[in-house]
Amino acid sequence: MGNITIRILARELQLSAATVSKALADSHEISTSTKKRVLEMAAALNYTPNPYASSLRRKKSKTIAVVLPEVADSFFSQAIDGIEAIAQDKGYHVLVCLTHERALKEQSILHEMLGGRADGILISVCSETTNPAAILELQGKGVPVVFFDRVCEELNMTKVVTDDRNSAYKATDHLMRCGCREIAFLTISENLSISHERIEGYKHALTERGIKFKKTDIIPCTHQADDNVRLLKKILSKKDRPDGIIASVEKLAVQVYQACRELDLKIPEDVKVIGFSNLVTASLLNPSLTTITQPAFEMGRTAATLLFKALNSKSAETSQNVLVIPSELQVRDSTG
Amino acid sequence: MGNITIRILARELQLSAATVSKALADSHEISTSTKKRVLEMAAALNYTPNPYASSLRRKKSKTIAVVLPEVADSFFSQAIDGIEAIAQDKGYHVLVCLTHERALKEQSILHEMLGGRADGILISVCSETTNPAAILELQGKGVPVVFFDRVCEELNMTKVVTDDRNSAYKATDHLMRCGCREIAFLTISENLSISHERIEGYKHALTERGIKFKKTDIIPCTHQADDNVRLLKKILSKKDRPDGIIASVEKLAVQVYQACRELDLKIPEDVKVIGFSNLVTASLLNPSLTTITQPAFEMGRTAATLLFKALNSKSAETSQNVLVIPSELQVRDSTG
DNA sequence: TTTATTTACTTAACCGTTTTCGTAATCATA
DNA sequence: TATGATTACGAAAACGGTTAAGTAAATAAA
Repeated sequence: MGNITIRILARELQLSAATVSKALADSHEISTSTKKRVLEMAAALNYTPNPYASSLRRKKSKTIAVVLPEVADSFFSQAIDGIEAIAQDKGYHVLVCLTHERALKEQSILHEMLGGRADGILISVCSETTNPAAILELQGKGVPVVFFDRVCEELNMTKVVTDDRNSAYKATDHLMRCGCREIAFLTISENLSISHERIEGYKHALTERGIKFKKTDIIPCTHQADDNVRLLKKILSKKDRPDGIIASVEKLAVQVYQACRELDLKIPEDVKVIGFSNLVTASLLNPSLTTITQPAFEMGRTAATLLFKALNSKSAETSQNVLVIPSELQVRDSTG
Repeated sequence: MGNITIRILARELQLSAATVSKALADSHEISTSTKKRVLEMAAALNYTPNPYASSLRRKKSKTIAVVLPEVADSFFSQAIDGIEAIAQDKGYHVLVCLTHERALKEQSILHEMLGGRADGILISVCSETTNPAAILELQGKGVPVVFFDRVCEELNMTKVVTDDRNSAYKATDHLMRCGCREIAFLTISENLSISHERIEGYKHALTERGIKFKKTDIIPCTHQADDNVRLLKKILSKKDRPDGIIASVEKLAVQVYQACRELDLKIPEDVKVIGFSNLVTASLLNPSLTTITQPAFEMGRTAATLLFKALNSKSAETSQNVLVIPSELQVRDSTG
């Protein structure tokens, strides 16, 4: 059975499609009595407008795309919840596009977006180097793009971030106050904005206390959990092993715990650990994990709000807006 | 600047739009030399087809919708990763629609889908009673629907579930082997398929050992974490408090830990805990949490695969397929 | 050589909504 | 009463890609 279209609805009502369309849009051109008739018939026939016909004609899709590495991560999943809350409120749909940390995949997703599939883009870039060309082109075509968390530093565009540098500073400072002198910094990528910022904060805290920064204390990790655990075990087995560890992303903190467990190292006695993390279980871990907790939900909400602001102002709004929402240091037992 | 369309591309190449369209689709009607010219020009002009024009004409959107309660939950986020992996492989997009456990929201999302926004639907129903009418109507209009995890029991449609009943049986049996005699079962909703199944398994294990099932041992919880913690503290403060707890969803297990911590109750000495959970941190909790671990990623993959199978077979495929992927009992310290 | 077939395109209709531009009819104004 | 506004609707042209049907030229078959 063919779906019921606006014309079928119109024929049933002895009206033109134009009138029905306007009635459904509550146009002032249509009499209240006709509007009522139309609404009733639409409900009776269970009419649902074809969104693609509408999108084609109006040149807007009522859809935003969220481009990010993965969803199975507390930060990202909470951010999506925040984004979706705003989008739903505005009557928009959310297309979730995962890059799996692959630059190539990110490229192709962004390129596709040129076709107008989404009216606006929220993006947290992948850990392989992101080519800004596609993003600039989108912006050029009038598709607003808002970054959240992992941004393109070289682009002057709207961004929602947390105070990464200061947070890392606070984390490092906290570890030093707890007596650490050899602090390893775990990272998943050297060319990620959040890595740069966090490493800067880390360096700053070190030098401020007269400890000189050693490049070898920055430990580049992978996206393979078992590889990381192996690497961490190797590092933690050396006799000049670190007495403090900063995990710059959630998964790495978990992997430090696993490595310590396998080596029978005691946290915080043997090594103190702090993680950038939004784990709801942080306080329930053994030992409870000291965290830099990011305002994930709020960052999602804010990024979405800024995107809708850009969508509503005609111009492709290159308003250089960097919004910083602070993270929180939550001291727990893993830093003794 | 207007976007470049297939007609602009055609004009540039001195061809008709039809030829360009066919060339891009690698049609046999077009000579290889022309195809090459078209591809080159398309790349040069950075042409991206308008997906909505295509969807309108072809009556398919290359999009699937995932309808679920939330994403900030290990099970759901891992399932989405599985779904997305398959969808990306098939060149499909994933629309994530959150019901926030509200039946009304679920209804309106499903109703919208009648317009053809998605070619197929994957759904894990919300904890308020789901009205199957909308789902049946979708199926009736030829939009395949596949359930995963939380299904509509009364509908004979394709479903991907885990062995909920047997898992709950194993969990209960395990607690009893550990000496528990008063086992509380925490649930978020009485009218959810997974609740029914899990409660059945729980009952079965009890009666098998000659312990009679008490309705008061089924504890209905809410979606408000603080309410639940308060309730749990009340229950755990009674002198005839349970000596074993089964948390039928992930969040509840975390809340049991919180309540015990606030009451200074020792797990597993004072109360043993087992949770249906996909937390990566389960083994790192204090104490490590015994879990029924669901194959979330695999369930997502499987559900998506079945959906695509239905999409490819013309008929609206009401193949009554119930696929059961077993969960795993992982014994850890919380059941001592 | 004539006819049939294949090749490589083009024309035009179509998908379902929206929107511009009319146009009758009604009402108010001078 | 003639003129201008207003109200309530309709006709038709978009939007951009796809596809059925058609066609001229080249090739094959009779």
